[in-house]
Amino acid sequence: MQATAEAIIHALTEGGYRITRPRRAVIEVLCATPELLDPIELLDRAKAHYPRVGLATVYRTLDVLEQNGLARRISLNGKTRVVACGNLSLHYHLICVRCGVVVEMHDADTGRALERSAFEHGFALEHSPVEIRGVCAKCR
Amino acid sequence: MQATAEAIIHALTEGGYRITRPRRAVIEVLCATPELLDPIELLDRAKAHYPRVGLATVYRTLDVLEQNGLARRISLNGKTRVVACGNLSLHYHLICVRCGVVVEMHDADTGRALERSAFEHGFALEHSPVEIRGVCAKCR
DNA sequence: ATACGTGCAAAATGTTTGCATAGCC
DNA sequence: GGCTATGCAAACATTTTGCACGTAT
Repeated sequence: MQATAEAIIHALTEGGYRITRPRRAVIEVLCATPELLDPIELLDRAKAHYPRVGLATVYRTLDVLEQNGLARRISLNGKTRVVACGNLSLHYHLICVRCGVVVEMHDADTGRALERSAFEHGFALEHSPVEIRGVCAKCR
Repeated sequence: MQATAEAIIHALTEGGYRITRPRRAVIEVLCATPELLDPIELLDRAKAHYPRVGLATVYRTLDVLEQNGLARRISLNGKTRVVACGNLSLHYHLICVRCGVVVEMHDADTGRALERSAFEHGFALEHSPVEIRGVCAKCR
């Protein structure tokens, strides 16, 4: 289940945020992109939707999204990248360390098992995707 | 199984790297610290072992460690932090999003299950810890 | 109408690099 | 001795902020 722009926009509206053109542009790009983007790439693509966006707004939008569990900042090979999170329930992000593709994976069984193991170590999981690094089929 | 300084130093020696005092200082701090450190904190603590270390060396040492799977850079709340990885086999890092504590967890069963699920999505896992975010016992 | 969001440019951070020197092996 | 690694400071990159203006609700 990939993130959809409508779902994210709906969640923001619920949260009392305004849906502005620049925000919409950023969200649409995030949802249309299966791989990790860095903030500058994100800006470039967002400009195709709304040319006046500035980098500061990209950062500010990412803050809002991240605080609401709607996106995630990931550091890959030392650089900051971003993905949208489609789902607030426990799920996994398979991240290709070569090309940056991110695949959302759901696996309820291991999810429960992991949750239990983590709990035995005193941890209550966040509703934040579990990051798994690997190499995707295409990159091998 | 936590990372030990000797193990890391041994691995570096094998890899043809020189064991210098600044590197040793950085490694000892990393292994002595159960929570995520940012590079500046790491530098400060390393200075207690070897006062002449500079920040650039901390970064360079982290690069070497990370390239060899001996440490891991993690972005927590937007800031870069670092942990040592004690083990090259598949394992988990339980990361407390409040205090930054990292607990290494091993769970061979879910490990295998995850590996299989990932493989079904075309992914071959890296020997890189799986990141799981949550809140530790103390912070609740 | 009235906040909230924005763009711009400047400031604050964070990271990398060049180069002469130090110190492992 | 030779070559890797270091420290320092400068270059570079990234992220945040202040402020006057625009615009969603």
